[in-house]
Amino acid sequence: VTIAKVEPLVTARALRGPFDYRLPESMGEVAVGSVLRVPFGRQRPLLGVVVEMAETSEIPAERLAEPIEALEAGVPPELVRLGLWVAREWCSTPSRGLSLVLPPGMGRGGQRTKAQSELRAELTDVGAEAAAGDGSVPGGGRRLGIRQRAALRGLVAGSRSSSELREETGVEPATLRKLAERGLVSLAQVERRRRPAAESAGAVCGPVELNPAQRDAVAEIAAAAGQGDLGGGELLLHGVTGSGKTEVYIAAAEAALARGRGVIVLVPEIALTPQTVGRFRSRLGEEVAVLHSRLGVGARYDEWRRLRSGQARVCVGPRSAVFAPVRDLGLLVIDEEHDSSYKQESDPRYDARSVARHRAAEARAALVCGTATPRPESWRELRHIGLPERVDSLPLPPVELVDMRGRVSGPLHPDTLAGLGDVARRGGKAILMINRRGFTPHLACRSCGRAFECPNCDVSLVLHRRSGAERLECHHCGHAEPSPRACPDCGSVSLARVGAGTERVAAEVESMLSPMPVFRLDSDAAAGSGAHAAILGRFESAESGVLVGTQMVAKGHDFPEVTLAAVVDADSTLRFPDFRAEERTFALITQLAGRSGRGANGGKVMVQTLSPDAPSIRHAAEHDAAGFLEGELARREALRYPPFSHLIEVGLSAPDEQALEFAAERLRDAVALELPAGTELLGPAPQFRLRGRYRRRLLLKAELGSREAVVDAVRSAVERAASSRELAGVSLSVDVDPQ
DNA sequence: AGCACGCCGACT
DNA sequence: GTCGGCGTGCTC
Repeated sequence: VTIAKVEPLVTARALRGPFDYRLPESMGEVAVGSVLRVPFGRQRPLLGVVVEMAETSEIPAERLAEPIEALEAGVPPELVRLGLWVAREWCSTPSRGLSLVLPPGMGRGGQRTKAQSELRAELTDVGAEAAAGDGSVPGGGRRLGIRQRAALRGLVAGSRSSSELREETGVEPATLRKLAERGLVSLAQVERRRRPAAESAGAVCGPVELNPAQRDAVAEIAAAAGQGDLGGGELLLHGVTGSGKTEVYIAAAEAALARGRGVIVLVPEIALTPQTVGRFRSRLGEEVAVLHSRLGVGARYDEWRRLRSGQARVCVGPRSAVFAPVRDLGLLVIDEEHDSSYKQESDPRYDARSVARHRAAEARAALVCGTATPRPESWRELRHIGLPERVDSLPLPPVELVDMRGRVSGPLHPDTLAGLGDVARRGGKAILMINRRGFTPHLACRSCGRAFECPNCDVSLVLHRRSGAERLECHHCGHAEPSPRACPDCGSVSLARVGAGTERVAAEVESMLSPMPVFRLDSDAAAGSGAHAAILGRFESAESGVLVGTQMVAKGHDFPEVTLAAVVDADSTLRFPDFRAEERTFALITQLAGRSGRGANGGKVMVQTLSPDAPSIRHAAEHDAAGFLEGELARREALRYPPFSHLIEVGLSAPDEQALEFAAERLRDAVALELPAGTELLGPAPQFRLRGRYRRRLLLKAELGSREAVVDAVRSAVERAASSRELAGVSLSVDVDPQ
């Protein structure tokens, strides 16, 4: 085999690979998945991934170039296939798909992370004897010097790296080499592992006795995993909050490891779920590798290599961990499968849940999707197993709907205030969720009605109070300006602060319940590493208090003293113009409800809403996921929405509106040419301007059987448009089954 | 995407 | 006469 077919790592859509390279004998082992530095045209050399090996090439031999070098780490062949599959499935480019499966720290041009090695020393048998002695050397020779003796003593407790030994005893590597010459220590150049910082403390826990429902679930998963030739099994683990899903995952992971197979556990953003990670770590130990963006590149690279080499066989991480190089995958868990963070919102707009299904099927691994609030898609397509009760056998808290119709002032209803007052009087804790950051979402002039908008995006600026000063901020592009004292149009100083966000609710609650402490948790307050955990920690250790925040407050923690959880504005998600609004509202209320009443004092939930009859709110109040899902599926079927159809969205954006409009219409026409019958094509519809870029969207609604044909039509239209220069300056991305 | 080649207007 | 505008084509 002398030809490597290489996909160069470039962002361009117009580039049509793969490209053939001749492998010189001197190059060493190159195989599918190898990462090569290759000359490419007149540009400076690029990195590329070998996607195929061949004996011959269509290109005449004299035109073939040779790679410059092969990098230290390559990708397993099945991940090359997975990356290319993602690229096709979401109409991206091979290069962008392959980037997903590369070792961390390998960008396009050059920067690449490498393994680090260190000198490790260990006592030999003779050395151990010498260390115990008085300075003479068994078998004769010169007496040991003072530094040599210090070195031997430092190694009595076990092997040390040369830098550790220098720190502990002040001994230099030269001394070690001398000792090695004399046969008293053995030296080896070993790969040094950069370790991820220890995950949240307090998560350490021993093995737990499973209840019967959990044991059944583990058995079902094992049976699914045993289906081998049937392609592994796919299961939905529907467990109410607190029902012990994590213990089921851990037991299933142990079973997979016992069969000699690897495990991937996907979790929503790591920052929000440190406990889950900590529990896997403390129970499965060194077998667990953690991959996430908060890790330094060095540590991430080393964790990746531990998986690649088989030293670690379990990977816990966010959506990108679905591409982890776990060997012989036997179990793939998606925790909180309803969570929106599984969807990537930039170019290969992949859905880690779909990728997981594909990967599990290819690897003949069992797939387990766990959640308290299944998505309608999963409910319909996967076999369910249930964990209907909390491990502590406490009932789910009652949910009280607070009708906000007819109310005009203030974000909090008197009933909610009374509930908070109760908590304050009894010295308990409460959680308030308001799905909006900032003080107020709008600022408007009372005399002329002027609104304050972002100069780069078509959105209203949000009023913030940062350390006393008021500022207007854009939540999309980061634009910020001081809050005006007067209207720049009419000069009026009467500016209305419209609506309420976390800052305002926190301020009101604080003044109302003083001296009860109020903690605010949103992405502003939680900015910076560890700040999120620090806020939760303060709330936890406080005698009593109120936690006010965005949806973050509904996730990944467990405070037994909380007796009231309230949703300030359930309609804010419900009114969202999207067919998933009901599903999201149901999930949010249910998740929040899971935070209340986890202790001996019981608890309740209050939901402020203008639409107490909406199915999502009604069913959430009754803790009735099955009822909600049946109704929601019926509605989706009637409207021909997923999972009874497929949506494909093509987004275009450009700084120049004319060029964008032209490109969008040409693309629409090109797509329309090849569509199967029964496909609806809508748009191009304008969307709000973002970061100075105008945007258009095409939407396709495909019948269930014609998804592939429609994706093919879109892909070929996009590829043709990209290779002609019609799309210059216009960037586009395709979203299949958007969330 | 880069990067160079190539063919036309305004400068020393 | 040359410097440089960006249209066009190519990358194994």
